[in-house]
Amino acid sequence: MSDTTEKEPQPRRRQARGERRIAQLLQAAAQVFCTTGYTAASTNAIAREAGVSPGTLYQFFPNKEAIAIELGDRLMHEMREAYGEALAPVDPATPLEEAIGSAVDRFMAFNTDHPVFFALMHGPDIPGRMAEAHAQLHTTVIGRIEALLGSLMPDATPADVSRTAHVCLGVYKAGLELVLSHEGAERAAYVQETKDVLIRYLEPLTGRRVGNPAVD
Amino acid sequence: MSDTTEKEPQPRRRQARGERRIAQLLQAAAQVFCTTGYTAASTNAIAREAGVSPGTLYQFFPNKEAIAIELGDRLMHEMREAYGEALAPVDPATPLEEAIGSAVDRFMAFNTDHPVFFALMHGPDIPGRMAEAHAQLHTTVIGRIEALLGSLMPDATPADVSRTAHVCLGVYKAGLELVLSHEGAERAAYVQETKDVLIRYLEPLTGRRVGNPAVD
Amino acid sequence: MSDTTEKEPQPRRRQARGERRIAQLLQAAAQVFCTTGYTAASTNAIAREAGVSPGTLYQFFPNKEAIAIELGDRLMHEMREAYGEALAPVDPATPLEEAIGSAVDRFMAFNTDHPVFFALMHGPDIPGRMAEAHAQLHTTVIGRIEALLGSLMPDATPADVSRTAHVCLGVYKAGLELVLSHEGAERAAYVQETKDVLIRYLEPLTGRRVGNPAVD
Amino acid sequence: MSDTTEKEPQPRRRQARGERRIAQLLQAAAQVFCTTGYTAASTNAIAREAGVSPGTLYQFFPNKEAIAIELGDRLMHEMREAYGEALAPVDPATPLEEAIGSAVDRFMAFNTDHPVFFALMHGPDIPGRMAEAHAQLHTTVIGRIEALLGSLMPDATPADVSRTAHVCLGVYKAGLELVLSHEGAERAAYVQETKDVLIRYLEPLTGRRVGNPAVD
DNA sequence: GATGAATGAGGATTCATTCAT
DNA sequence: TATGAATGAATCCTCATTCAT
Repeated sequence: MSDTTEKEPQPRRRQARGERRIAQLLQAAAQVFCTTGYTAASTNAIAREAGVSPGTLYQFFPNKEAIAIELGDRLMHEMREAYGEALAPVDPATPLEEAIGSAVDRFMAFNTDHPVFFALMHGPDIPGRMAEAHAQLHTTVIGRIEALLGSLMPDATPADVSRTAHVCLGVYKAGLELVLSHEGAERAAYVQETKDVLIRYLEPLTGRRVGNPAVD
Repeated sequence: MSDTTEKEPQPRRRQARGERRIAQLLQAAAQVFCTTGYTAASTNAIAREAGVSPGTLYQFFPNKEAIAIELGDRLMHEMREAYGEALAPVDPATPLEEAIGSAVDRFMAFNTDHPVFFALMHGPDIPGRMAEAHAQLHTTVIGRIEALLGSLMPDATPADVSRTAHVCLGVYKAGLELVLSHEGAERAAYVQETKDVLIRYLEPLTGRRVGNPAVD
Repeated sequence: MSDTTEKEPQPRRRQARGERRIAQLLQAAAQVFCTTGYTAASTNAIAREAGVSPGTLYQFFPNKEAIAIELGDRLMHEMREAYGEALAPVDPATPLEEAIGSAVDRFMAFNTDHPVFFALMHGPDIPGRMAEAHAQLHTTVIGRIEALLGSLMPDATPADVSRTAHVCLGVYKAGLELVLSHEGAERAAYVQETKDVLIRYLEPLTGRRVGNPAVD
Repeated sequence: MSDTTEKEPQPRRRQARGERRIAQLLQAAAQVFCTTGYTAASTNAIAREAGVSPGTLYQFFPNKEAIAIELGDRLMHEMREAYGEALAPVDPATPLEEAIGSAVDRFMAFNTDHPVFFALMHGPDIPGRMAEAHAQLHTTVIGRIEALLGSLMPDATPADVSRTAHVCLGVYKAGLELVLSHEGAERAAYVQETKDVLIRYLEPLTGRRVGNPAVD
């Protein structure tokens, strides 16, 4: 269902090229961010990677941060499209193990396919000082996790839910870093470890027992 | 927060002066790394912070990375001196909860007192591409954790132990980031969460139950 | 005895070279400002003209404006040193013609020797929007003229004196522009015209008549 | 004039539209020149201000300078249309005071209504090096003033007349700058001062006396 | 050993101008 | 014509590093 050939005679023919350039630039930026990190990435390097002149880059983005923001936005969008359900509140009937396992699998798959995501989450190298792009991504993701947890921790205060969400995200990012830096069986093993950490962490919080209909 | 009134009345050996300079520079570097992050830190800024000229800095360190390496080394050394026992193999009789709790407390205390440590662990912003300083620190720390875990997982393969160590470090770093970015009660809460994550993660691996001599 | 901080009045040996460089850079800046105007002058061009690298320029000046400011300051200083009397309140006994004639001669001489002065007065091309350097110069000069006029217009309000000062400066600058763009006899003629304009303008304001002790 | 259905190889329609575009662009250019000055004005900014694309601008003007030239031309034209008489040789019977007063009033009014004029006269920031547009404007204006003065200084040499014209223009520009940078009563006061300067300057040159049916 | 000067490549960004559609 | 994309040199400025004193 691509829009390459037939009918689109209407509003902007000009922007077709522009759209393409933007995509191209974002892809190049992703590449460069992954390779050198956000802080060290230079706009000239991005332009070079995209095979265009610096001026062209600035025709579409006012600065480096804007590139990261747009990249993050698109990533979030794509994620939502592809794995929307993974972010939806979980059916309480679903065993925790399964819920987490599938969520981690999905996110890991996405992050493995889009390693920039990690580079952006990682942030601009300044601990505690998150810039726009990063902050935006972070806020969105945390929100999603909070929503998820909300259905698992019905009795917890919002502050607790938020804290738990932050811990989960932190654990996930830590796991992701390990996953991304390994391959094959070892990578799979790290995926499993990440799941285990999360499952065991959340299990008591939810008042459920894995594989046990137990109560407290 | 630099030199206020420093008057050494005694004649020092040249080494002594050099040592003082180095300490001065490292302290300045720590400050700057924390403030701006490693990537964005400039050697000129470090020299300025130390109150010396750029030339002087390069008299003691061949480049920026060397500063980070030396800083990491000293940090490790200091850590070992101060909390050596926390890194020593644990008495199997110690309950896991207690062992982890005390280790996390010690490390968190150290990292809170020396925020550079985190900045260095965080690495030069290049995911997957750890530079010297980082790699060295990392290797040392991982080694320590492996040693620790070794006594807790006597039946595991080295690969498993190593993997578990990496996961623990990752979890710890994630927790540390959260701890450092909060204060007061919230910070304490995050410390506790970090412990919980680790405890619950390691508990089944060790074949023990917290406070329970029971077995699976 | 080593060189621990002794606050003896010789804090700079190093700065000898630096001082020279600064003078060199200011001279180059003067040259470039004259040639291309302040707005169009580039710091790289100034550095090139001075025969140094851009970095060197920025070791001494934080930006282009600072160069202009320092240049203006030095110019004012030099002017005061060389022609201080021309700026001092005039002996009321001095005939207006003579007072103005000598003041214009002195200033014209100075401005002819230091054409940058004009370029700086001319300002950054944006009417009404004077930047630091310009504003500073302007304020100082206006102040001088007001002082001069004060003794010639004892009965005028400060607002009138200020207005008259602005007009005089404007006339002088206009004359200077013409003087600088001509040479030889024509230049001399323009100097004379400038004097004439000012004399005739100020004459009735002072309640005196040139060469006439006569009527009102 | 704005018809559509026509099959001429050279329809006037084009011209009409082109004229409108040009006017649009010139107006935008005027706005931008006034706001940022000629040197700092960017063609992209002009195009944006005019609501067209950069390419369109270059369809009508080969470069930035050409815009300024055309703007100057139109301004001169408009001026001539509106205040033609002010530029015409003066009836020798007219008292100088009145002649100058009315001329200054007219020009000031025009310049106040069209502040670009000043921005253009001010020139491209390069003292002594007037670019095309500026030079053209300047030459035209000087010519007018020479014509004016011709009738007032019948006995002077052309060189003298030219010199006087330049001085008058300089004085006028200086006055204009002051006028434009003030408002209300103060502005009016500066207008009067400008007149006074010119009147007193020209009075003896013309061999007439203000308010006097003078003698030659 | 210490200093401050010097370097020059590189970074982000802008802009007059041209080109393809 | 009009458009918006494209260019690339030029702008200001920074920084790791080296040099002369």
